[in-house]
Amino acid sequence: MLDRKFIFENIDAVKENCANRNLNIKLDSFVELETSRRAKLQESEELNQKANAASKQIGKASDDAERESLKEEARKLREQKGAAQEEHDKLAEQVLAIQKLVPNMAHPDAPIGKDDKANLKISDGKTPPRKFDFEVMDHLELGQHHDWIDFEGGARTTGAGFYFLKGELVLLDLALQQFAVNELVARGFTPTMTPDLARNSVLEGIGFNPRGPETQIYSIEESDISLIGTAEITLGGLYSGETVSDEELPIKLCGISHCYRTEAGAAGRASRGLYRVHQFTKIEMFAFTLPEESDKVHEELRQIECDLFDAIEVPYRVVDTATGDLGGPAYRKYDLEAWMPGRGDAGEYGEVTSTSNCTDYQSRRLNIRYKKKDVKGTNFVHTLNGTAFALSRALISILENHQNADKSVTVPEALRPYMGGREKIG
RNA sequence: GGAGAUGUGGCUGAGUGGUCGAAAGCGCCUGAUUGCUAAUUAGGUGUACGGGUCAAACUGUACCGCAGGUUCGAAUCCUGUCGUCUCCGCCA
Repeated sequence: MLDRKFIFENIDAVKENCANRNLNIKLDSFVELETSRRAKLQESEELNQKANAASKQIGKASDDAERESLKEEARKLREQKGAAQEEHDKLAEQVLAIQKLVPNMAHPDAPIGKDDKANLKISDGKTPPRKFDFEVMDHLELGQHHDWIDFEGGARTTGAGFYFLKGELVLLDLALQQFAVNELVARGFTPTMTPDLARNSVLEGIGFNPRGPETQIYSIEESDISLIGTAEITLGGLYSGETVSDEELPIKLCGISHCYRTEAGAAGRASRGLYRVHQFTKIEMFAFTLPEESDKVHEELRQIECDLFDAIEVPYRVVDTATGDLGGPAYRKYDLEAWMPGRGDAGEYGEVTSTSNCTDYQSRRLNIRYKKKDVKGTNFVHTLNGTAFALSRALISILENHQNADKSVTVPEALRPYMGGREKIG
């Protein structure tokens, strides 16, 4: 969330940002409520001060009569303080409710527009889309042909939208994971396997809402934990409440986890096969940085995503996400959209990765700070996340782009060392 | 899952309901001193949110895992919760 004081002092900029993001939030009442809250806080603190002073006298009182009268005075002051405090807390609650709704400010260079149509393409990958001299299959047809993907079995055992991965496709999946992890370790990331469940408070800190009709989150009954939708949740939670030294920054983690999403309300979206599923594996990048370094690290994450998809020879484009299409916590977001020749009528781009700079929006809620040596006080770190590979979609991009006329699939060279040197599957 | 113990500042570790934001030691910072690679010594050393100031000084409130409660007053008493440790059980 944004800083209360920042919103208060920059109300016009915040309003403009909400408008750019196509959000309607009642910010006028925020200013009123916050003004009264501050007044009440001061009132309550002053009364408390008087009460504290009176209480201190009681211990020093010389006789019982004096003690009793002091007690009475202190009791009255506490009562008044309690009343003021209660009013303050009510106001604070209302302020916080609005504060939580306010999205992060957007990067000044982020394209302004109300939805994804305003996203700005900024570059293409190294691999150009291929010209096929045979009729392409989509990943699901290929997968079913080779008995690599079994949605029927998934539905039978678990439910619609679940699947089994089998045979050589599993080997390809594992190769992708190992390749990505090795690349990230070489770039200074700490490989981190996280829990697949997290406390609801952590989900909320990252910006997910675990309950409610529109939630994307599976929650565990009679508990306050939920299945994670991304390792971003657990990796951010890992440092919640911590104050790190500036010398430790940047902290770069490579998360390996399963991701669970209900995909409520997603019916009807272009989502055949593995594109939109309830469970998938993801190799995730996460970074904690100094505020002045987050833009730089964001570019680095974007470059890594490009390098990975260049390495597996998949055509893609990079888009700078428009303000209206940014998630609440994101200050700026880049998506990689891979060319999926089997998608739609004649191939379509589909999102395969996403990297966001969330500045201090998440760290404020999670209370993750850094301290500079020899400087008084602490500040909030910046958090960033980016997908290395969401395995389900990475597999789609490989199957569809590297398919051959005989229905086999060529293994990208970069992955062969992780597949015993094998050049083809199927 | 059962039984018990425990949670204090960067660390170790005291703390009878009032004088405790908290002893002491270690660490760290600053100064002094001794010529020897360190010792001795004096002082300082938390965070957040306010007020104040050009900036400081100064000052208010809160914080002893977290959340409540009792009380004029809570690190100290009570309840809940989370974490840690030990023993038993079970188990990959």
